[in-house]
This record gives sequence, C-alpha cells and structure tokens, in this order.
Amino acid sequence: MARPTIADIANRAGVSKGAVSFALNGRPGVSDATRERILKIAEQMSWRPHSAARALGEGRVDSVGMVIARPARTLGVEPFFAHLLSGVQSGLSAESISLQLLIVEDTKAEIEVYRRWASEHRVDGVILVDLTVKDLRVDELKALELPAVVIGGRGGKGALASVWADDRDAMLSIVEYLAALGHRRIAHVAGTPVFQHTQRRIRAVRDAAPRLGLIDAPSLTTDFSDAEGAATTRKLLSQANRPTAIVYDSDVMAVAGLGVAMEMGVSVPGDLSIVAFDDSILTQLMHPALTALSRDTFDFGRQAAEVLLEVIADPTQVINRRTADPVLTVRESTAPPA
Amino acid sequence: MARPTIADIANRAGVSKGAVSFALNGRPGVSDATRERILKIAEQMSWRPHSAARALGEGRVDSVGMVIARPARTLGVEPFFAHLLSGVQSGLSAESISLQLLIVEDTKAEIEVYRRWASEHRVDGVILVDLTVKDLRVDELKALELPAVVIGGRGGKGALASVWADDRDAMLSIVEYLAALGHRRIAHVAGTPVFQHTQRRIRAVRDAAPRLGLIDAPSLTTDFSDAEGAATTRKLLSQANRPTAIVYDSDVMAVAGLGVAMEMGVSVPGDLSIVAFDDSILTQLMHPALTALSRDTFDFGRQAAEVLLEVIADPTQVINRRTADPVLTVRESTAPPA
DNA sequence: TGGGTTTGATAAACCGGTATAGCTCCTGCA
DNA sequence: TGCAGGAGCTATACCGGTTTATCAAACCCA
Repeated sequence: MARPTIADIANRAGVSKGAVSFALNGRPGVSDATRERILKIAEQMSWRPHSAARALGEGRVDSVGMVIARPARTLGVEPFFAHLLSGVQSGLSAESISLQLLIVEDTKAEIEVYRRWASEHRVDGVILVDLTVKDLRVDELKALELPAVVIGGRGGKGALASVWADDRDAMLSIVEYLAALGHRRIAHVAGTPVFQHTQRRIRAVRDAAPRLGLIDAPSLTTDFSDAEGAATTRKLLSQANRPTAIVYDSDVMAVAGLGVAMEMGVSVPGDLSIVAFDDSILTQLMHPALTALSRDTFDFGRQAAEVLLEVIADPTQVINRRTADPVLTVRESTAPPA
Repeated sequence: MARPTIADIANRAGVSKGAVSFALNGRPGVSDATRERILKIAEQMSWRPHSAARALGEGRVDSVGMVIARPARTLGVEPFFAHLLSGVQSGLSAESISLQLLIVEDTKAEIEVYRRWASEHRVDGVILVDLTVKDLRVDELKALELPAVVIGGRGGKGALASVWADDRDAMLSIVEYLAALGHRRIAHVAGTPVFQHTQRRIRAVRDAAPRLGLIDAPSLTTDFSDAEGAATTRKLLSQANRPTAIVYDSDVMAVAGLGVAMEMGVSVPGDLSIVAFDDSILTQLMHPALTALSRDTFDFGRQAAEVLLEVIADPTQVINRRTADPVLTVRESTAPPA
C-alpha cells in the first residue's frame, strides 16, 4: 500500500487511530507493549505524517520562508547567498523544517509575499536580509504577527529578533590595517546608502579617519553593481591626489575596481592597495588575489535558523545574537604605498 | 478578526459553508447575487484559503521542490542557479505555487529528500538538474510516482519530462567559430564526465575535429572547480605544441584559465583564444572580457516550471521541450592565431 | 468488600477547506 | 392540475492527522 495513513496502521494493529497517534508521538496513553507494536508496524509500512494534515491540526506548517529582494541580474555572482542558504538549511534540518525561497524584484513585492504567506499559513516564520534604514518590512511583519529574524542588523528598536556581526569593528580593522601599512589617502566605495550595514561602515570610516591621521577618507555610495564600482574607481583614480588604497563594500565591486586600475595602468598593489569587504572564490581567482574580509556566512545562516525556531516556539521573546567577528584575510592586493 | 475561515464568511453572509466554497471557486451552485455578496464579504475580511486545509482536501499542496546537489563551497559563483531559480519562480507565480529549495552535498542525500517529500506530501513535483549518465534519481522518482522534469538532459529513455537545449549544436558553433578564425589546435577543458551534458560536449568536439581539419582537439575532464581549471590550463600551455585556443565548460574555469595564461606570459587573445561555455557577469568583468556562449537561463527555468505543472496536471504524459538555442557572444578574448 | 484513583484504551470532535447527496421551491409543459 | 426538471441552497461526509471526553478494567488501600 502506498502512503499509509494512521487509520491503516490502527487497522493492522487492531487499535484506534488515537492510540496510534499517541504511540507515534511518544506521549502517554498507551502501554509500552502496544506502543512498540504500533511503532513496528508503522516502520514496516514506512509511514510518515502527512504534512498538510498535521499543519491543519496543529497550528504550524513546519516551514519557514526567505525572500531576497534583488534584481536577479545582480544576484548569484556573490557566493554570499548560496552560503547563507546552506547555513540556514543546516540549522533547519535538525527539526526537518523546510525552507521556501523566493527571489523578487523589490521590497514592495517582498511585503506582498509576506502577506500572502501569512494569510495562507504557508510559513511559520521568515528570515529577513538587507535591512534598510527605515525598513517597512519590520512594521509589516509585526502587524502580521509573523515571527521573523533579521540577518545583519538590529531589528529596529528591538522589534524583531536578529543575528548580526559587528560591521563597525570589521571596517575599523580594515582601515587600521591600511593605516598601519602607511596609507593616508584611503577611499571607500560603499554600497547602497539605504542599507543599514552601509551606513555603519561609512560611519566607521569617518570616525576612524582623524584618529589614524588620514588625510582624506571619502565614502562614495553605489548600487553594489560592478558597473558603478568601476565608474567610481575611475573617478577616484582620475583625481589629482588619488587615493593609495580603496576599500570596496563587495567582492564584485572590488574585482571591477581592479579591472579599472589595470586598464589605467595603475599597478596593484604597487600604486594602489585594494581590499574587499566580502570574501569568495572571486577574490581568489584574481591576479593579484585580493585581500578581503572573511565572514562565516554559513554560520550566519545557521544561527539565524536557530534563532528563528526559538522565536517561533515563543513569539514573545526578542533575541539579538551576535555572531563571530569577521577576520581580514591578507593576500596580494595590499602593500605599503609607493 | 485575524485569519477568517469560510465558516466566518458563511456566518456573516447567512449562508452555508458549501455556498461560500462554490462562490469563491467560481463554480455553479449559487446565484449571481449571492456570489457577489459572498465575494464582497470575503474581500472585506481579506480572506485567503488556508494552504494546508486545501492540500488536505484536494490531493495537492501547490508547492514544487528543487534540490541542488553540490557542495555549497562550489556554488554561487556562477549566476547560473540564481537565474534558473528566478525563471522557475516566474513560471510558478502565475499559479501562485511555491518553491522549496534545498542544497545538499550529494546525490544520496538528494534522493533521501525526494523520499521524504513524497511520503510527507510536501511537494507536487520536482525539478532535476545536472543529469548524470546513469542517473539513479530517474528510477527513484519513477518508483515514488513523483512528477518531475529534468533540466538540460533527455530524462533517460523518455522516462521523465525534460527541458533541454542542444549542447551539441552549441559546442559545434564554438568550435566552428574558432576554426573559421584559423585555429587548428583547440583544447577543451570539460567538466565532470558523469554529467550527460559534459559527455555530449566532448562528443561534439571529437566528431567535429576531422571535418574542420583540426590537428589536435583533446577534451580534458575536471571537477568544474577553478583549481582544476587552472591546473589543466597550466598543463596544456606547458606542452611543446600548445593549443592556440581553449574552450572551457564553465565561466569560472575560463576565468581561472585566463589567470594562468597571464601568469605564464601567454597573451590573450594574441597567443591564446579563450571561450567560456557559460556566460555571466564574471566573463564581462575580466580584462580582456571573455567570449562566451550565452544561454537564456531564466527562460530555461520558466519553461521547466511550465512543463512541470503540465506533468502534475496529467502525470501520464511525457513532455520533451527544446528551448531556444544558445548564442555565442564574441568579446575580446578571441582572435585569429598568431 | 467497597469506593476512589490510575491505567489503557476508544469514540468523537476538530482543524479549514472541498465534494456530494438531498431538499425546497419555482418554472414549464402537457 | 400534476409532474418533471432545474436552480439554489443546506447538510454532511471527507481528507489525515491531533486532542479531548468518556469509559472499562485493574489496582490500591482501608
């Protein structure tokens, strides 16, 4: 018989459906002898609970969702999401909870998805990425009463649970490293200013500049694309007093920047040092290989999953978990200034 | 009231649950007046069907699954999957069917997932990628009676539905292009020989060689990693009669190969032409930008979703749909041999 | 030996939809 | 006037689990 139900098992064992349910869920109400008999039969018939039936009875569907709101075009070059996803899954697999992934164009569409998921009871909770400065999603999720955890930001006034790394410290470690090499003109090619992490990184550079005696430390914002990364680099390198080091907020932009430098005959790391805020195979494929900040993205995802499950279990609590600090991996793209 | 049920609507409208169900699903059994009244009330209460309840009643859960069996480490650099995913979603969104994504380490784990999904009724069907020569998954899915569609291969003896592009023609177009430029020593850095598409590409090169008068046209297999791509390139370029052109089965390997060439002082495209079998931002970020074969991966995914939905609707049919042919995008990495 | 508690089980309700049998009332036609 | 037939709706069973109320038998202690 394909796909047996507990009624089938009850029949075979000569007991009621209720008894089977008790036995399979390890709760009192049946004798040890009966329990074992039922378990053995269930095993033989290779029974597994029907997810929808369970979801209907209990309140939960054993599924969580994650929406990525970026144009598909800009997605995928960075291994960031692939690693994050794997981590999330490893955190969920222990409880055999499934993950729904959706890639949408913008935040508006993302919020629509949350509404639909909530009203159709498709997920027990969601994981948020790319938190913006005034993030509409936070209030929306609160209103929907949908458990959520924010990755890489502090959930806005303690409203949502979060898993975060210290972007400020990370950026400081990069700038301090460059300053220690002797660099005094350091530029920062940042991402979109609407992202909270972008803001934090910009502030870190600005605050550290006077202390480290930097002559100039501009942060220039972009849309995270390779095109704007390249354009911004070109602008920086065309200045009279051009920087001797550039920090890029993503590996893709750093690679684009390296390309521009080579084109313009600016040698790396001789005339220009380059650091990427995110690490990946990309940075290692380059010649020279790029010095980059390595974050344990997999662990990031795993912890987010764990926190989400805790929040689902008890929605009243607000957890803010800090993850391991990122470390700077020095490669061939950084050296003392000429 | 949060999350109203059809019983609530029936109450408000003063009709039975059945009438509400008829009205909401647009089937006969209620008068137009009543129907409109019910629809208006449902709209007011912002009712949406409870996915689990619906799944339990009808046979389907309105959800399909996709498992990617690759080590997370090697994943994500290629935009391939991100684009594929977006395409799949766009094909599913019309019917508001959700997608479950899982990244696992190997095929064994993948098959386990299918078993679980089937027994727990978590998905209505699945999408397969990376078909291998003797693929265990095909028989397994047949046994589980789980509707499936294969991307990029012909589902093994017509067993499963499929969506495929002509890898053979694509490879021929590359080799013919290089031959037309005057190249006679062309090497092929292939992927894993267990993949069907790898085999087809290798055969295409071998078959075309005599016709095009190629002196030498070896296909060397790798594990698709940048490391083996680089190592193989080094070997090729160290030979006495080294090739004047190399075709790589992936963009990542092509980039790695370009790095090796530069390191060894082999100028591209002066001394060596490079072509990547897959296109992405990666190939465009390079200097020189790489000539690459562009496939409409998004459309690939969209069509796979469509075919899967058809197969779910009628599991007896076997659809084999051929997608648009890939086109060669010529950039700066190819030129006539010196 | 009798009354109260515990143990092990059952039957039935319930979750939120869909499908179906059946009922009432109206209409048309002989 | 009677009756067939259809429109419009209700009541109810059902999907596959969980949970609760109920109940019989065994057990305990005085």
